[in-house]
Amino acid sequence: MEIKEAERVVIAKPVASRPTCSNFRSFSELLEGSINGSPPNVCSETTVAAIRPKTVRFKPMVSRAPAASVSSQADLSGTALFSSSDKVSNPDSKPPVIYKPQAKFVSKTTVSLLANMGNFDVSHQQQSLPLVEARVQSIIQDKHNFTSQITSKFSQNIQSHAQTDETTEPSRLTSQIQEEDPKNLSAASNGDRPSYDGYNWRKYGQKQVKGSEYPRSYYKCTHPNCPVKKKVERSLAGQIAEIVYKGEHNHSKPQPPKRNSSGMQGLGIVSDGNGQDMSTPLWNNHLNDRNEGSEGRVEDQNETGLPVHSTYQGKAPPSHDPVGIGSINAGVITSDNSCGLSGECDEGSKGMDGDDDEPKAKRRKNDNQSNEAGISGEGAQAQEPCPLVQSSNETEIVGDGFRWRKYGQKVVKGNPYPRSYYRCTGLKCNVRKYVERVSDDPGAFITTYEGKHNHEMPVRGTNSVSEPNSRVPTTRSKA
DNA sequence: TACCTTTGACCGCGC
DNA sequence: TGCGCGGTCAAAGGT
Repeated sequence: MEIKEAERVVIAKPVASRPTCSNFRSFSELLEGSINGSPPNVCSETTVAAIRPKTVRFKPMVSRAPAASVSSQADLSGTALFSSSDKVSNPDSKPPVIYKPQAKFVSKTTVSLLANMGNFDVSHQQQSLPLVEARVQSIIQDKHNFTSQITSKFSQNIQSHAQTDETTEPSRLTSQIQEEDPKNLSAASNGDRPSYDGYNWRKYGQKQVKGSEYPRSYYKCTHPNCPVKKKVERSLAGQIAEIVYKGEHNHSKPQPPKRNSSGMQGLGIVSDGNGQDMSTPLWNNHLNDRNEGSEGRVEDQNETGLPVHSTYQGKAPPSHDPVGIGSINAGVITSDNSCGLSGECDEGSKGMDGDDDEPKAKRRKNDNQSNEAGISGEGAQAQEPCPLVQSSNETEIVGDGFRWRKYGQKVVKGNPYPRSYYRCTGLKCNVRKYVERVSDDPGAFITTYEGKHNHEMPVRGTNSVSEPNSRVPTTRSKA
């Protein structure tokens, strides 16, 4: 059981420390073996990131790559990362940020799945990242075929876990974050990119922010008259380092076509960080969208497992959003969500896959519609206040390379499925995560990580595996 | 052909 | 008052 769970869960492995360049490298190195291309640039280019040739536009690939690489590097170097970590550590100063550890290691099965999905790569890279959510979900999209089977398995496993367990807060963030990632979401049919959050976003700018290693992308909600904006910082891998929402949606989430839901589910969304599968329609949908175009991104994000911090400024999380709303509205919320939810992931993934993926985003149109299902992600949000039920069964799982002990579960508002809470068994390690099922699909789980590991991944059993390669390079398919 | 992404440049705010 | 930075605009390019 444990192993299975681990595998399932693993998707994202939390990293003990923020990746500095050095860390990152190590990580990358680790990954290299497994991962094909994701991590290449990392540290060396950190400087590059800072420097952008203004006059000359690089071809998308190039320009992006640099940015991505840079950003990633930067991330590694630490500014962004630190900031994120700091945020986490210092909620006071900033809105609470949740970091999700990325799963570095995954069971073979998961790996295979993920590989299909493509997300995992990121996780690997992300090692450094403190918190990572597995947004595998997005990944799933791509992988329908493989994943469907696998996911089903995972999902089952996960479900068992998830059902048993449940957690609260972090999930919100994660869910939200996931939503944000456009990548994951895949573009909405509209052309707008739907993000996991269920809204469509249009990127209107990108900029290298001082002090941030990652390039910051600016998105606007495409809904007419909707003032909501979000800023997304992605790490090298394309993982979302931080997401900040501004404003409040004055509309309900656009509903994506559901067709995917089934399909998505079938895909068996990969778990968030944990590798849990997210089958939720939303995710799926998004994923689908992305799959076509930006799958890579999502995957990346997930894979990278970079910690994502999502913060809401104001009420960004529209009341509509089940997910974000509750927590988010309160003020600024930072969530670690991995790509899964937010479109960000997409972006993040961009970095990873690069470049290729992004363009694809456009393509998404076709597929995207399915997104809404993704809502599940939203559902993830609900974290409320169900009393946490401590599970007598403490279960250790290693899926993400770390050992986790289940300490409780509860049903979060907005989500009929119970959320399972885990603590890292590492000595003095405060990292926690919770896994919750997002949709009817047993395979659809969202894993949210909180905190940073203060230790290396203790175990890499069979479970641990991170093959970057696993990520399936999304082939761009033009329509 | 249309739409979207990218990115340099501009504007406004804060220090 | 000036400088720096963040955020936004909008043209160019690509798909």
